[in-house]
Amino acid sequence: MAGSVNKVILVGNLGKDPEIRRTQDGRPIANLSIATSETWRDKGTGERKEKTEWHRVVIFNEGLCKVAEQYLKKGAKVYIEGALQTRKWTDQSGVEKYSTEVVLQGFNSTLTMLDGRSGGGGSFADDAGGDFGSSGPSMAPPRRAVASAGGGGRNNDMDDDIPF
Amino acid sequence: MAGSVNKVILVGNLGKDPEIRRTQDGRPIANLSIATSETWRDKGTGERKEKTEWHRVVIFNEGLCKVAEQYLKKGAKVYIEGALQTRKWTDQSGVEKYSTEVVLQGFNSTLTMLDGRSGGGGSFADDAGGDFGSSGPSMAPPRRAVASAGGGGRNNDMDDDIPF
Amino acid sequence: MAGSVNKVILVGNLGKDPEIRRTQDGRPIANLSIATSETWRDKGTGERKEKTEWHRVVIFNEGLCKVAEQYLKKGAKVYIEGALQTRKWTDQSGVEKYSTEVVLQGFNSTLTMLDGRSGGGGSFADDAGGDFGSSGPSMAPPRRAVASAGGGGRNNDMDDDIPF
Amino acid sequence: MAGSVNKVILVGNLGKDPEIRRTQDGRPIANLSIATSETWRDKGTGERKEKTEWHRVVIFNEGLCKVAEQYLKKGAKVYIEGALQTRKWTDQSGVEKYSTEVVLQGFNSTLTMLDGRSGGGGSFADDAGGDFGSSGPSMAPPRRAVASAGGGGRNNDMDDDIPF
DNA sequence: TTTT
DNA sequence: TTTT
Repeated sequence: MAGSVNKVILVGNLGKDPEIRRTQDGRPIANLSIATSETWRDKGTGERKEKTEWHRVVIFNEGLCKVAEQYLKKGAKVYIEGALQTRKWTDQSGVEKYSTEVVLQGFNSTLTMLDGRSGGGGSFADDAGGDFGSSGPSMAPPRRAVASAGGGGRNNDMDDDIPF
Repeated sequence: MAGSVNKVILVGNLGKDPEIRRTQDGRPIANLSIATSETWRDKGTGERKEKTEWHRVVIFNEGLCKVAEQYLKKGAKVYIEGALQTRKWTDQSGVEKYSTEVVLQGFNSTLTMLDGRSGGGGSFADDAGGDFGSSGPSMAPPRRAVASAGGGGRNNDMDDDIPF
Repeated sequence: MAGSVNKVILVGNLGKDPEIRRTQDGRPIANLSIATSETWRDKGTGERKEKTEWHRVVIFNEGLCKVAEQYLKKGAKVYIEGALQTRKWTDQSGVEKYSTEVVLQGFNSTLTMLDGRSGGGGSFADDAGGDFGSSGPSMAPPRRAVASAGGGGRNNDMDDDIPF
Repeated sequence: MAGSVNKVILVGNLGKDPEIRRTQDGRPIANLSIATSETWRDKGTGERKEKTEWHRVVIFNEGLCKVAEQYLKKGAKVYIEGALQTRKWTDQSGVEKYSTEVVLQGFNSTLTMLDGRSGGGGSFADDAGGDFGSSGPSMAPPRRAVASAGGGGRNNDMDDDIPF
C-alpha cells in the first residue's frame, strides 16, 4: 500500500524494571510495561475518576535495548515512539490468542527518558547502528544526531538568540 | 498520574465498510478496520517484501460516527488520531480474551478523509458536541474549528499567499 | 482542502515563566518559550555537541491559560500538542516580518506537565469549556476526560489486570 | 537536555513543484511548500470559513530528496514528519530575518506520498544510508524497513487476514 | 531563557 | 506493575 503511517506515541511510567532477553543469535529484546492514565471528574457525581491503561512495549533495536537496560527502572517516566503490531500466538491449551504491542524497531522509533536522573539519559533514536558516530565497538549509547546530518551545505549559524 | 500521553496516529485504508451499531440508549458506535503496511527490500535476497498490519478502530463520538457512516467506504484512505485501549472480554466458550483497539472518544481524537471524493470530506475533530457551531439538531458533521476559537485579540491577517 | 493535518508535538523546558496577557474583551493569552535540544557526537572529532531550539508557544484557550498561569514556571518540563501558524506583522520601522508559532487553540491541543510537582498538575486537553465537568464558575483546571465521553453504551469493565 | 522532543506532523498538498538545489559539495537539498487548511462554520453567521497555512519544508537527506525530485509534483498530497527549526538570515538590505522551517534530516524524519499514483510511491523514512539495504550505488529510493530489523527471534507468522 |  |  502506498502511503501508510503506523505510529504510537506514549508518555508514561514503567510499571516494573525492563525485562531483557536474547534471541538464539544473540540479539537483545527488551520488554517494557508502561502505564498511562486519564483522570476526569464525573459529570454526575462530581467525583474524581482515574483509569490506567497498560501498554506492552517491545524493543528490538540493540542500541535502545542497552539504553533500557542501563538507564530505565520501575517508575521511570519515558517518551516512546513506535508502531502498533498484533501478534498471534497459541497458549499451552492450544487456544489462539492475539497480543498487540508497541514495537520499537528500525526507523522512526524513539525512546527518551523524561526524568533526568543519573546524568546518563538523553534522547535516543533507534539508529540501528547507523550513520552517526555512536556505532563501533564502544558501548556508548547511541545519540540522536539530527543536527549533524546534512550539516554541510547549510548556513547553520544558529546562535541561540530568540527571535521573539 | 500527572503527565501521561496515549496517542495513536494511523494513515491507512479501510479493509471494509464501517460497521455501525447502537448502544441500548441509542448512542452510535462505529468500528473501522484499517490497514497499514510497510515495504522494504530484503537485505539478503534483495527482494521486495511487504507486511500489512490491521488495526481495529472504535469510534464512540456521535459526530465522528456520522462522518464514518456517511463518507467512509471500503478502500477509503483516512488519517485517524486516537488512543490505545485494551479490553478484556469472554468468548462463547468462556475463554478470557484481550482486544486492543484504537479508540476515538473525547478530545484529541481526529478522523480525516484523505481521498477527497464526494465533496463531503474534510477534517473532523471529535468535539463531543462542543463549543463550535456544529452542534444542535442539525445533522451536519462537526467541523474542526481551530481558527475561530480565540480569534479575538489577534491579528489574523494571513492572506493565503505563500510567504516563501 | 479536504484532509489536512497540522500538528506539533514538543517535549521541552520553559526558558522563563509563562507570560499572560489579556485581549480587549478579556480573553487570556499565554506565551511560553520552550527549549528542545539535540545532542550528538561529532563524527570527526568525537566531541559532544548540543543544539538548542527555542519554540514560541501561544495558548488561546482559557482553561489552558489558567493551567499555564497557575502551574508552570521557568524550568518546568511540558508536553504540548498544537498547530503551526505563521503570522505576518510590521515592526516599528515598517519592515514586514513573519513569526511562526505553535498555537494551542481549539481541539487537538494539549498541555501536560511532566514534572509532577505541586500535586496540582495532570494532563489537560483544550476543551474550550466543553462537555466535561470542568466548566462553570469553578476555577478548577479542566481535566482531560477521555474515559467519560461515550462511557454509556460500553462494557468498560477494565480492571487493571495486565494481559501480558 | 535530557528528554526533549521536537516533532512536526503535516498532511497537506504541495503548492508548487519541489525545488531542488545542491550544496557546494554536491549534497541535494529539497524545499517543499505544503499547505494545510482548516475549515469551520462561523458561530455567529453560520457561514463556512477556511484558513490555509503554508509550511516551508526543507529536506536534507539525500534519499528523501530523490524521492521528492522524482515523485512529488505540485498538488501532491504528502505526510511528512520532521522537526521545527528557526534560522536567522540577513536579507539584501541588511535586515535580520528569521525563518522557521520543518526540517527532514537524520532520524525520525518521514516523507510519505498519500496519492498513490505512478506506482512509485510508498513510505520512506530518512535512513541516511543506514542499515537497510537501500544504500550503495543504486539510485533506488530508501525503503522503510521496520519489519526486517530484528526479525530474528520473533514469531512473525502474521498472515494478512483481518483478525476481527 | 531551559535542561543534561 | 507506574504515577498523582
